[in-house]
Amino acid sequence: MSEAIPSTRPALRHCVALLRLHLAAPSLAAAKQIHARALRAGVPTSHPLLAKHLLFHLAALRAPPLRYAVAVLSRLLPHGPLDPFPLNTVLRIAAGSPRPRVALELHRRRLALPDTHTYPPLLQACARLLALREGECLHAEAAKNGFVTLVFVQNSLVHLYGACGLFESAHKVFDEMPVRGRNLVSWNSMLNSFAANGRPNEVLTVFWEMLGVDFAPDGFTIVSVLTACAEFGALALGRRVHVYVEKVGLVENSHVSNALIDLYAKCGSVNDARRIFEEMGLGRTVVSWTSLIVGLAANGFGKEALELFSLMEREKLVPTEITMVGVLYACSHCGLVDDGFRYFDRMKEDYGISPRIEHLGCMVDLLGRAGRVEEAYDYIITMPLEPNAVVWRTLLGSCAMHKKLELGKVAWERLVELDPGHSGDYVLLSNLYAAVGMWADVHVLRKTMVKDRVRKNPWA
DNA sequence: GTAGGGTTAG
Repeated sequence: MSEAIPSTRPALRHCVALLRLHLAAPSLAAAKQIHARALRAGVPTSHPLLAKHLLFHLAALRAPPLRYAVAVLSRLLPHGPLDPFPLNTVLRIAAGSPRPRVALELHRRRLALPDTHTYPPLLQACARLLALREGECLHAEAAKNGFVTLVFVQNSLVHLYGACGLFESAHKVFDEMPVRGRNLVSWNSMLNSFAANGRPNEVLTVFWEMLGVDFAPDGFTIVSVLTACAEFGALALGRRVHVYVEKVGLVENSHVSNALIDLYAKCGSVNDARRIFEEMGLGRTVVSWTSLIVGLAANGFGKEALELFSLMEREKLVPTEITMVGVLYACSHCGLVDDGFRYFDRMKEDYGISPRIEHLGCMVDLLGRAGRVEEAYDYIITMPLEPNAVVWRTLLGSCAMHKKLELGKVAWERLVELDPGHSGDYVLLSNLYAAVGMWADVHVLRKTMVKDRVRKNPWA
């Protein structure tokens, strides 16, 4: 009597085999086609084996379709308790998607019991959202469920805390891992947490520790170490790392090359930065161009930075908002006020980049540096974003440069409200007083600074 | 079946 209904089993097996076969070169079109074929053969999407392999295939795509994945998952829900595997796969897809919060929302519905693969994608979602509170709750929950001793969970935690700026919490997780339980990703996540939060000392300490327990660095390691060297201005150490990079063949790694461009540019070795850029050839990315543009502008080669930008446009590369910061920065350091405004307009018109506070800060610098300090002030009070301390500091700098006492006092008042006790601001204001010959005020200011510093830190 | 990277105004 089973003759009347053809068995769907061979079709299911065939489709699963096809999905697995295409994993070598996954494609959305192939997945949809195989899915449709299964449906035609009478295998429903809710079949757990089909759904599992379909989701796994979707997760392997470069940009997995989140809605499709959630739709497949929802077909499984009416059929009894959900297996953790398909849910974890969708969590992973959601975590890496433009909407990481979907992962947290799915988790909140408690559709399946968590297992060893549940927390890494959830923690990744928190890291991308900078959702520290939710990440801490998941940390506690993973601990309660007994998953916090897993290296994958621990590495995700180190990354999460580092991404949220809590490098000390990251280090606490790392420190409590058994030394033998750490792998290369653990070390790299720890190094990156320190590097990304401006702790070059700690990066180098952990790096030596890592070499001491015989872990060979890879590209990720090198990027963090080079970032630390750049921040330190540790050119000699950076060069040694560069030699290592060439020795072990990491020169092909664009992230490493970009970190080298940045290192050399920050250390003033513009020719080395240029050479790395040249050697990258077709491996150059927008970040490589941007790093060199910013590096050239910062070292007084504004004209060349702008030429490089033109070349970049001719190569049809799309600048990012950071590229445009570099371009505007180059204009202000060369006194090219009109060009700066033209680039500012083109940024919106040609590339759809709406100005961020950094761009507006460049415009203030552009006007102020050129001596048009009153215009710079008008720009600040009418610009579409709330001026921050850096903007007022920029204005104070141009006031000192061009002896504008009244506006300088205005900027100083804003700075006292927004960022009190910033020692560099005392220097700028006292430069201004000195420039206009108000030596008595220079001395008063010096005493105030010492008093403020003592109040801020009684041990200093 | 799981985790990690580079460029930003003073």
